[in-house]
Amino acid sequence: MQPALQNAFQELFQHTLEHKAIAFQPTRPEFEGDVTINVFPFLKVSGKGPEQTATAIGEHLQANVEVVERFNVVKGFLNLVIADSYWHGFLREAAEVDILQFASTGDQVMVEYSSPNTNKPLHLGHLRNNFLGHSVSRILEAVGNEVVRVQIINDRGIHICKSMVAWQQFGKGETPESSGLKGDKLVGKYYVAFDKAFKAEVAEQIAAGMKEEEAEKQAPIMMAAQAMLRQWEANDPEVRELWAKMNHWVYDGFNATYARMGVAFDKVYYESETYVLGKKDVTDGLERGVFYKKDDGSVWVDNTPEGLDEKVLMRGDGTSLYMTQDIGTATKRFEEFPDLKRLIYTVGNEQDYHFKVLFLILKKLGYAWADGLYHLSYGMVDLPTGKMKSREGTVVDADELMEEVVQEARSAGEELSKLDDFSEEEKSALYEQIGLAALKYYLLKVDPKKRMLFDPKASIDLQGHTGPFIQYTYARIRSLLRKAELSGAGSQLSGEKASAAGQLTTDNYQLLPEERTVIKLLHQFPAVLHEAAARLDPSSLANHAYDLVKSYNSFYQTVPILKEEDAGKLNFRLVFSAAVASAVKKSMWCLGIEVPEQM
RNA sequence: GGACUCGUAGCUCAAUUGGAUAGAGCACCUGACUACGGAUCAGGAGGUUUGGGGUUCGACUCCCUACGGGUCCA
Repeated sequence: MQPALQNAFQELFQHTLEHKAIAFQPTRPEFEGDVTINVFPFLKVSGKGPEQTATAIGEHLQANVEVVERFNVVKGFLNLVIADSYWHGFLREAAEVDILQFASTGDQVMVEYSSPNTNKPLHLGHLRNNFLGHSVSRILEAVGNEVVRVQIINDRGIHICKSMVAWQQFGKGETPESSGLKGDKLVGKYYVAFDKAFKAEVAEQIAAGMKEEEAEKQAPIMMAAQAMLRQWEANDPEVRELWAKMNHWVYDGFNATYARMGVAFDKVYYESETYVLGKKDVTDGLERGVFYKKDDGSVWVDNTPEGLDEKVLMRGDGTSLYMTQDIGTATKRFEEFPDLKRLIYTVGNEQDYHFKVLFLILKKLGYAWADGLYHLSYGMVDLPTGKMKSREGTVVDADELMEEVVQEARSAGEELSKLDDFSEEEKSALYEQIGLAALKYYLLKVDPKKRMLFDPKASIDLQGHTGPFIQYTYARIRSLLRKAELSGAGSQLSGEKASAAGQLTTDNYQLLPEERTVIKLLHQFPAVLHEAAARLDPSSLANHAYDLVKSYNSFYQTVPILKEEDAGKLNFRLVFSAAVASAVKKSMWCLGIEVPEQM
């Protein structure tokens, strides 16, 4: 089609049309046609008015391109009608291959996501992060990349020392086993306990006449935490042992949460191992004059030529900062994975500036791979009451939220009671699938870059623009196909593929408008997936899947399938339905959402 | 003080990245042969795209400005 259009321009206007100048768009439903070309941009080339230009191109295409059946012109818009035979060919292909799986690019890509601190359990913000990172990984795989999933856990520093001190002072040896609490919840509990004790101490000192700032500095429990951090850095065996023990409680807790979320990692980095990295890069950069030293011995980079600020990379006493360790971690990763084409950081947009600076520094250090770095920046999740604030106790816990959505799916499912032939285990597994689909879809359907509002009621909704709505359509198609095989209506289906999809038995079937709408959306799917991969944006895929099932449901409601008596039509609709089902399944896979055979 | 970012129906989000009369869901109203699975479908109502200016054949989209949210760097 593109070359044909280029030919048309050559012959009609003696003009070589550039590839990127070509923009096909789907025809709006209120006009006749499948594909539309907007000719306004070409008026200078044609030297004619919009209607004449569009008509000339239309006539040329109709005469020279077989699948262009006819056309119409509305203002500057050329609407082309594509022949049924083209759609048959597409459907035939879709029945045979997975239209959402592409040949390997040979590229290896690393995706970092999650990356929590170990002093608190995972919350709603982590859910958006994890679902996003996981989905982007899947999308990149679907378009042919090899993906390495990693996270870096912030396991050291003052925050975990606070939990440790509080546990020593108030814990009485409590463990996850003794209390029945999840490890991450237990450690989080002592982090809160620390804060409470600290505030009490400060308040006491203020009451005794001390200034607030002074009181905070001298609070005994704070000093204990700082002392513990120094001991940790000095490798004190007892402190290290306690640290390792409590962190492992946390990891057990995190792993349970990840398992329910359905995410996983190929490699885990720990800051306790990476925080010393990066100093060599900084000293190298200093020697090469990329960085400079101030009188107090601190090392800086000057990014003012690039419109940014000056930034400290190492303190005067030689201790490093976040930036230093991020430089080191990046270089380490490219050493470990020398074939890596890209490294994608899934991190909230409050760190936009940090990553801008980090990438610039790595480029200044001369690393060729620095061009493959990307900050997948996403907006924060707000609550109806405003921002999540741990101090005000408004943080939505990830485990509790997942439990809630699954319970909601259960009560809705039991009310409908369509699952009489399910065992209790099967039901539980299904409610798990449905609840998580609701939650994941809710968080993924929004453009990741944008900040979003989390409405608890809407997130557990099972109707409308939701994950379960899509699952329902899938389950209904699968049910239809099972029934077709049982009744013998699908007897023309044979072979392995046939059980799921079947083969088209006819090529001269005239498409109904409802079918045409669906098949066009199906046809767009591969392009949408590539777009999603290029932009690292699952939301476009999520929205398109919704459009597809919505149009399919409309078809389903108005056009008979199993009741159809004409064998050719019946066959077409079954094959067609199967193709929709498998595309939906794959796109949901790309979002990390499972689809049930029955619900 | 400097930088970045967002503002679309009552609410939550879309809009093929500058293209046709700005579309969905929720909520609200009205309908659908007892239905191949109604967790569905068809329809109604709801908009000066925060205000103002500009760029052009064309602006929710780009530029300037005001107002209002949010974030970051010291």
